[in-house]
Amino acid sequence: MNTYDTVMKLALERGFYFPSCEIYGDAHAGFWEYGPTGTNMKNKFIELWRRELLRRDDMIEIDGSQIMSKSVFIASGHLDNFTDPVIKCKNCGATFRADKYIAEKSGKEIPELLSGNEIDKIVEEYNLRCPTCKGTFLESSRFNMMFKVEIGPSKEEAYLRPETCQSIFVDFPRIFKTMRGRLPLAVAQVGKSFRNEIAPRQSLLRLREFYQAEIEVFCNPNRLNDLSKFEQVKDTSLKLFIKNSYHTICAEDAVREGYLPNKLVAYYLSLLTLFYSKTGIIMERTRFRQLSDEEKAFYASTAFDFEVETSVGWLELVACNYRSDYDLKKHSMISKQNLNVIDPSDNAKVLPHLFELSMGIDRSIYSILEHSYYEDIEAKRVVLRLVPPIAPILIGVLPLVTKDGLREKAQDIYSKLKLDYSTFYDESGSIGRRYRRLEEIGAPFALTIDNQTMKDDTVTIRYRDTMLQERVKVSEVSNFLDEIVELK
RNA sequence: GCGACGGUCGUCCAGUUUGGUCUAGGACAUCAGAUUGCCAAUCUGGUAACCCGGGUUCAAAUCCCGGCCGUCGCACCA
Repeated sequence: MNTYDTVMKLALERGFYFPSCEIYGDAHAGFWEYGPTGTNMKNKFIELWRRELLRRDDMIEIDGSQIMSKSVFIASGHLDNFTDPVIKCKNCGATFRADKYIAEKSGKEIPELLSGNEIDKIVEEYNLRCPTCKGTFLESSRFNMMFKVEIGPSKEEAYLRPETCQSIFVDFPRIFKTMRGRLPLAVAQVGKSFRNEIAPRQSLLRLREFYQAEIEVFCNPNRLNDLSKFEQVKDTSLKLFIKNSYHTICAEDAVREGYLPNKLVAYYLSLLTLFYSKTGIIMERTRFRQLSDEEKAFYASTAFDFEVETSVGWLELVACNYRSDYDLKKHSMISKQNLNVIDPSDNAKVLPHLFELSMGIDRSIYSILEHSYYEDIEAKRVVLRLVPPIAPILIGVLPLVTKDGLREKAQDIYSKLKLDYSTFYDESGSIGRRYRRLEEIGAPFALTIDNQTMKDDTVTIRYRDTMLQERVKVSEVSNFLDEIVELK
């Protein structure tokens, strides 16, 4: 069994994630639920993201609508660029990208945006047939990757957002004013996005409904190297993968050598590196890959993907795009609003440019699980070596036995700890079995109440990875956890 | 979306070829009790599944059709 299947199995068995609507036969692919364990872990991942990125960098966070009006996506370009013209064979049902297929067969240069009529005309003119069965094609249609929704009784057209960042863009003028913003200003959002993938696959890796954590940095394009806080991260080691070769280089040198375009980009790639190194991702198995012109999104001028190596190949976790003024310019044009702001440092009016860190949370969760998975052959155990801030359960509270008052003592300790920490109480089965269960969901610590506890009010704390134990006073447990976990 | 293969307790597997003692069996996990008391011990008992919908048949887990899901390949991946 490969690692992907192993992690999948563990996820199903231990409540990390599982298919949505699974008791019904008409459940669709590409929709997954986080179970209790996975939800805890996801929440903690997001909390760490807030701590290491938002709070560290004084970013501000918003929470926007998932349904947005049609105009937003006219402006964003998604209605045009997100729609593929398709032709379907009348006979065998095979479907093709119309523009690509026509270009290939007719040898004609096909303009990007052909109307359905024009496509049908060309199909007829060249007498194009299905390559597999020689059948004729039905009238062309358009497949849009956005989910359309109808608003109110008049069924006004609107869409589920295909990326969370659009609300950051359209909210920008109000946010900038009310929060007394100054460039560069980073605005973040975490939430669901929706894409009607043709073939969703591999559980959390390619979903139709998924979590993004996006950061949009509004900046003055003339001052991308004027960033005093860059000093704090200039020594961060970045692993860049550019045109098929690796460059492991500190942030400062990466800018000096021209691998990265400016300090602002280098700064945020550094923050991202520092964040992921605290999630338990094995950083040696990550890289920033520069995208070629063909791969870049339609809005990006410079693009790096933060990728992580897993058993299913290199996975894109974060898209780091320099979107220039593409978004604000289009939104300004379509909405007829003035989105310029004044940069007090040179008193000039500027339409901010954008640099974004668009993070896939679900893929990150999967990658962390896979990088944390460990089979201890010698001790015959499966361990998720999750770092404490990410672990769904931080500590298990286990009475060694349930008699002689140990159960009551354990429950007393549990009832106090559970208010401040993700705590799990378990008295069923042998102590060894309970340790194993906790290890499988990545709990870093187990606290055991034994007979000595009744005499001197100490408990043992067992370390998941080493299986070593240490005696701690009950009154010191909170301090112990705070210190080791660095939550506070 | 196309093609190939597949879908049985939480998990893994037996049963499907050749329809009928299958009222669906086992292992692990889980729950309850007993016992032990620091690393998946033992014993007893329990819960728990034929993906969904049609059809053929006296009889369907088994055969047929459709759907859904999964894996792989192609295409797609803003």
